[in-house]
Amino acid sequence: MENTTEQLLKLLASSARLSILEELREGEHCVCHLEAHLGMRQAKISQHLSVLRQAGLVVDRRDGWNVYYALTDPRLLDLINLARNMSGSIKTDKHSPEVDCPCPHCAKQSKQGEENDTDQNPR
Amino acid sequence: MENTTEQLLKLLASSARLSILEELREGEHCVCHLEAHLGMRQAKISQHLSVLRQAGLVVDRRDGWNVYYALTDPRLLDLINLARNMSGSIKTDKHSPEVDCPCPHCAKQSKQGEENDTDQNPR
DNA sequence: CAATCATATTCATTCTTGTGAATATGATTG
DNA sequence: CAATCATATTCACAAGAATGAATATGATTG
Repeated sequence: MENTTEQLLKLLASSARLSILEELREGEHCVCHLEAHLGMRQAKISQHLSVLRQAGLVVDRRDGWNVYYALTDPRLLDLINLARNMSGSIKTDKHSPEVDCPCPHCAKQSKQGEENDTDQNPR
Repeated sequence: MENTTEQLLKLLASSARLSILEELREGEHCVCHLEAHLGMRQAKISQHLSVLRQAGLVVDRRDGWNVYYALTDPRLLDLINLARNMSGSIKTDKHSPEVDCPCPHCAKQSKQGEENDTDQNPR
């Protein structure tokens, strides 16, 4: 008790959660989007989102079938950026390989028709 | 591999290490100083310093009996401050209760003669 | 309401980390 | 060189976190 700073940093000290949070940089995304773009299993993503949600770092919004997640505090990105800079590797962008996500939000953007391989990190 | 940002955040995600790093805010301190001021056991402090040293976050300098540690990158404090602010509890100062440390550096400062209770967190 | 979809939860297991206890090291002093 | 001091290391263990597998939930469609 008392040291919430430790808790916050613990939440960020995970490459899985870092990538999720950074994927939400530009705005909300559904779980299937994260699944497709980050190449992580659905359960894994959902578990991490659950943790982040309970900590109040993200909020969820249901829209039909999809649940969209968004950052609650933009300073999170400042924190992450600072950490990235300090750790020497300023990979500001990276991520987001050529995959597409079936959700309505993304449908318009990625229409170059690649095959849909959901599970990039199997077994 | 590759995600050094995660490593950096993992290093910071520890209340013990956070307090050590923040104690070094104003400049170098010896292990016995940290021991006295943070109320942590010597071995524990040394173990954490070892980790921080290997990661390059602190440097050590031997001077006679004492080994003095200092931060290598002041941005660490920015990062920690940002995290502290975000986590709601802006305890900028706190720490440093009325204890004194026998090392030459501190000898001059704390001379109000309190009893020297080194082990505040026994057993 | 049955089927289907996106997402969430539970469980079990493995991996990692923090810590105390004990002991080692290496500099310093007489 | 023996004693003493500050600090470091090793070991063992307990507690926690991450993950896959399986399954549950709850909205949607026909």
